Formats: sequence, structure tokens, C-alpha cells
Amino acid sequence: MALVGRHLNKIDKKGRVSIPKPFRTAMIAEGYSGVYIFPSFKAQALEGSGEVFIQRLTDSLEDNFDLFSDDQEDLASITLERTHQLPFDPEGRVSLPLELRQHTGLVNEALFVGRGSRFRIWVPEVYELYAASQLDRAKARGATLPLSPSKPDRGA
Amino acid sequence: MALVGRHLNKIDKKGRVSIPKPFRTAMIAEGYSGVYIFPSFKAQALEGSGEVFIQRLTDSLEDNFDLFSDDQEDLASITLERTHQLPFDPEGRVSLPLELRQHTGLVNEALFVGRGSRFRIWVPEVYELYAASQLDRAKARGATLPLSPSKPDRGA
DNA sequence: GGTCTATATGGGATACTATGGGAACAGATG
DNA sequence: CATCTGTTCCCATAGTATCCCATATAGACC
Repeated sequence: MALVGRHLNKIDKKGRVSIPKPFRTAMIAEGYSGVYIFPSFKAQALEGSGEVFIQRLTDSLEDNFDLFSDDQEDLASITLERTHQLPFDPEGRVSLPLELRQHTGLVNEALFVGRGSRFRIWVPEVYELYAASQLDRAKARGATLPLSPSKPDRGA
Repeated sequence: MALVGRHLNKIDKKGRVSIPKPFRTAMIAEGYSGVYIFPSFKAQALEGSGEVFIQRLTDSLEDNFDLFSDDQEDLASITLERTHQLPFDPEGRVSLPLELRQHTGLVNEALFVGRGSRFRIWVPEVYELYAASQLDRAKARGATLPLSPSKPDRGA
């Protein structure tokens, strides 16, 4: 199930935040009742994903078990090392560690933005700025989105 | 379950240290209630893994499975010879042998860093330096996340 | 417009993890 | 055979994170 749309939720005193129901459902479908969250390199936001994506990263480190590392390995390891595994509580919330909240400046509200297989978590105001600049850029370029051929069923 | 994130634990006078709960759970799931630890050649750290990885190393030596190249096979034998099998105590701790502590300079604190299927144990300060340079390099290259195709289910 | 259901939210009570230290044990040594 | 040394087990504790229950809200449905 693709992750789409924007969802604005509150962060309580304990640092807990509800994962939007559709996202939550998709994560659970991947096999783990929780989410994996890590700081984004490119944006001032958090990156959220499910079991499948993390497994991909793991696989890229798995096979050639040492000696020579390539760029991808480095990136995979950096990502994994900064990832937090956050299980859902009975109400479908997770508690965001301080480290992650500080990375983006999250305090009272968290804006969840679907990006297909993953999602991002933004400070609402920061997202507005980002989204506006993105739209401008797209218009300026007259952006067209190249569509890749549909893939065989990946299950899940 | 993938091993991710960083966990800072203390080493007591007796040389004992708690294995982070999520790591511990993953190790036990592989069939042995403890961890296998050996010095890393690439980093000034210890390398930790569970039954599965050690079994793979063993297999690559016994049969001529083409899991690893010749070089790596040599490496496997060296690795196994330096590996310590450390069982969990009732509280989920292991006692790090002096040899391993000295290899990395571990004294009071141990930083556990998840890398997917395995983890590393660092002196916190040493890791900070390593991680910082690692991140700089990644940014300098223009970080893109590795998205190798997802693999078919490998079970468990 | 009113009611109903489900998601999102708040907060107190509870359970668990990490940690420290003493006691019981086992092997080594003289 | 007694003693010594280094482990492993057992118990106690602090601090934190999780669970549980109550409530607010939003949207769907009559």
C-alpha cells in the first residue's frame, strides 16, 4: 500500500506521536509492528520506513562481508547506525527519541508526508517553505515525471 | 530483525556489560543465548554477531562454498580464531574478556552500534571521530541512498 | 442536524532494562 | 587437602518506557 498525503499529529509531553493510521497499517503489513526512523540527509526532516527498506540496507552490507567497502556500503551503514527502531504502543503511537526530535526541531507537532514506500516527518512550518520551493522549481523546469515500468508483484 | 541504532552501556568492574535488549533478542532468535565477538580489522572496534553469521564463516571453511573469495576465506579462518563465544548471564550481560577490551581500549563505557545483521562495539569517543568523518565523506560525494533491488524473502 | 464509530490524545499506574554488589562455585595451586 | 582467584548466580534498586484506561475529535452515516 502506497504512502500518500499529509497528516498533522501532535507530540505529547512524553515525546509520543501517533503514526497516521494508513501508514501504520502499511508498516505492519511489512512484518514489524513499528517503524524505523532516521534523520534525512537531504532534508531537514526525519525519514520513516518499514521492515522492507531496512532489510534492503542490511542486505547491501551483508554479502561482501568486508575487506573492501564501496560508497553504497558506507551510506547504508551510516543510515542503519542512525536508525531508531520504534515499536507501536497499543494505541499506534511511537515515542520519538530526543535525538531525533532535536535533529529536526520537532516540538509540539509533527507533519507526516507520504512518499510512496517511505514517509517523512517535518516541522510543519519547515515543510511549508520546502514545499513552496519545490513547487517553484518544478514549475520553472516544467517538470515531467518519467514513469518507470510497473514491476512484478512485490507482495506485501 | 535488523540491528539498528546506537546504544551506550556501562562496563562494570567485573568487565560485564549489558547487551542492548533489541540486539539480545535478535541473537537469541538465532538459536544461541549469547553473542560471538571478535576484533574488527577495518575499524578500531569489536565486531559482534549471532549464530547465523558464525555458521556462515564456518561453512565457508569446511566446504568450498563459493560464499567468499579465497582472500575472504583466509579472513574467515583468522576471524574464527579470534572469536569469543560469550553467553548471556541471567540479566542479559556478557563479560568481555580482557583481550577484547584491550584491543579497542574499552574501559568504562561501550557503544553498541547496529549494522543490520551484526553490530560493533566502540569506545564512544573513537566512534564519534569515525562517524563524523564517515558522514563528511558521504556528504562530499553527494549522498544518495542505496536502493538495490529488494531480495526475495529469506525467511526469518 | 444528530448520532455513531474510529482515530488521536492525555496522564497515572505498572513493568522492564540496565546496573551494582554480595554469595555461592569451580578450577588452579601449593 | 586447604587456600586462593576468578566466575557465575542471585538479589536489590533506580530510572525509564510501556501499558491501560479515560476522553476528545473528526468524519461517516442516518
